[in-house]
Amino acid sequence: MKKEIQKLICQSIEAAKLVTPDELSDIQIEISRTKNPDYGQFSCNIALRLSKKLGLNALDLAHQITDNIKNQEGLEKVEAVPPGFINFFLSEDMKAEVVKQVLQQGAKYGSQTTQEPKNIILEFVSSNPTGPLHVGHGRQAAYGDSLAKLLRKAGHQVYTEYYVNDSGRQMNILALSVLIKILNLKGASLTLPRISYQGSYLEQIAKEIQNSTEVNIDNLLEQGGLRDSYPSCSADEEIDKLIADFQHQLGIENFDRLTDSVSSLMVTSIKKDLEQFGVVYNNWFSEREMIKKGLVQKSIQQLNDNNLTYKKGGALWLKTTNFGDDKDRVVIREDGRSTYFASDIAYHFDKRFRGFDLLLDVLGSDHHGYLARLGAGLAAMNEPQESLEISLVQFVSLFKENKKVQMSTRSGEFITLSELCEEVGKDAARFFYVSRSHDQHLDFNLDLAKSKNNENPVYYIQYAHARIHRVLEELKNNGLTFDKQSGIDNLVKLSTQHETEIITKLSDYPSVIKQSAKKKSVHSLANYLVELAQHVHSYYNAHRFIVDNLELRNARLALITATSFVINDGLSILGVSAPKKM
RNA sequence: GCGCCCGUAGCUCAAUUGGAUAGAGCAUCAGCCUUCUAAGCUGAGGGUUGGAGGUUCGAGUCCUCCCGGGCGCGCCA
Repeated sequence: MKKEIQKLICQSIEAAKLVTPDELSDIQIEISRTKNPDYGQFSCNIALRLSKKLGLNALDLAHQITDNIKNQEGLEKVEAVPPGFINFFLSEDMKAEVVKQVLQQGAKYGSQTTQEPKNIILEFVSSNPTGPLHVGHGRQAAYGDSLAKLLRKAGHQVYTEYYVNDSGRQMNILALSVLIKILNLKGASLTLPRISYQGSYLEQIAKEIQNSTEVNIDNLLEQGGLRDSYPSCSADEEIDKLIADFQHQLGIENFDRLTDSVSSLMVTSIKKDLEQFGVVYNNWFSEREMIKKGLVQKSIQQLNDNNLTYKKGGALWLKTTNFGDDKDRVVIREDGRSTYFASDIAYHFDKRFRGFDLLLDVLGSDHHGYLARLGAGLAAMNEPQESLEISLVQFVSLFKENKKVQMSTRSGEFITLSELCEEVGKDAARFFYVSRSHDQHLDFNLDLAKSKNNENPVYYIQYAHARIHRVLEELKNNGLTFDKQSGIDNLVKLSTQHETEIITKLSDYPSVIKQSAKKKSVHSLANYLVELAQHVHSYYNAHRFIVDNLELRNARLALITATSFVINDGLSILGVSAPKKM
């Protein structure tokens, strides 16, 4: 419809000879939906935009344009109003057309076919497997998964991936923490070092691993002489010394096998939590395997070959400042180990190598410095910097009894995602997470979400869906059937204010998909669904659907059936179920 | 100090990227179940959009400066 109106305006401007054809093709004619029905359904601000350029009064200009718009099928009237808007009023049969479309297209209604479908790889959560996911990760999971679905609906190809950071010092610290717990289970009295991981999950892993035949721990106890601290060292030095001790005493291969086991148990558990949350990835990408394949080395070689590295202070630096970064970055440390950043370059280069044209990363807001750095890294690998896009998700603050809950992975004091799922349910949690703009801080009120009350908007939407299905059920119980064709044929009979509003709302769905995909703002869809549900409830209270008049009945049933399709589709993008009964 | 994000009703947040009268939910108040689910509906009150300038037909949205908050600024991950 928008396109047709655009065309009308275009033709009219041409007919009035206001501008030359060349100028006309440069002008972007924006058609927008109106908020207020007094202004019709669509409006155009072209007269306001052109008035200065043409030196004409905007309202006069608007009149000139409308004068040249002939009676057009589907339009009831076209109006020019101060200060210069042009408003379009759709005719009744045109309005009802959308209901027919929804019924015919079903789940495909609202799907976009973009002119340039992108082949996108979407990376999200990618939390280090050093502990269970907590409520902060939950937001990224909910946002990322919904974003993937939304972008697909908008016509893109989306491949989702979790980058498993299963290499490096953090994993060794985790292995050490678990090892100490295992030794505790076997009777040794060792305590966790100052900066090791904490939390009950360590004991669970310890229990699962303690009898593993792959890692022989018993002779460690027989050896004796185990120590768990270096009081005179800093906490950082201490833990590195302890890791070195145990690597020596256990044998490096044994220690690595332990790390492997711990890591894979952690990943399995994270995967399970996410599945429970309705989030399933196309792929899990292991950093360790990437390193084993030599991809990091290869990337560094490439950077060297491009003459973009230099040695300083024993380390190898990458000239990221050549590509807009604040400062150069280290890729190989003085001690010869490659940095996290080096892995990231290799990983993102690999994404390009696999053929994706847009690398979309969902990261916590504390990573905002990464765009410049990673983009520079890609550029240094001869890849376009613009192929990387980062969506930052702001923090979640958890509130319990009106007090902010402090959380820290290290101290082991956090509420996990799976605990949240158990307590408030997947649907409520997922909806709550995406109902706010991702670049806005989110206050998650646990008590509110926990208490099974009706304050959660997700119930409001689900209830609207369930009510519609209850009506259809009732129809059957009364021995009646819904005649879809008759409904479509009689859509013109839907002329109450409630019906007009709900129809208009349904017609917004495709552009909501398009816009929120473009802006990557999943919350717009969530808001839309609340508004749609609002209309359903008002309609439900104001009118009966199962009425004696057969034609009106079918028309109304057609409308609510179409509405339930859209609610169902929208909720599925958000990863929320649409129950038929509540 | 430098960089990024943000400040909207008592609280939590929207606002079709510059559009017309700034909207929802919760909370408060007043109504609505003999009829398809009251997890619902109808109505009321509640605002100098942190502040001050500027840009233009038009600003919550853009530019500058203040005030206030969050997060970054490692050979950590």
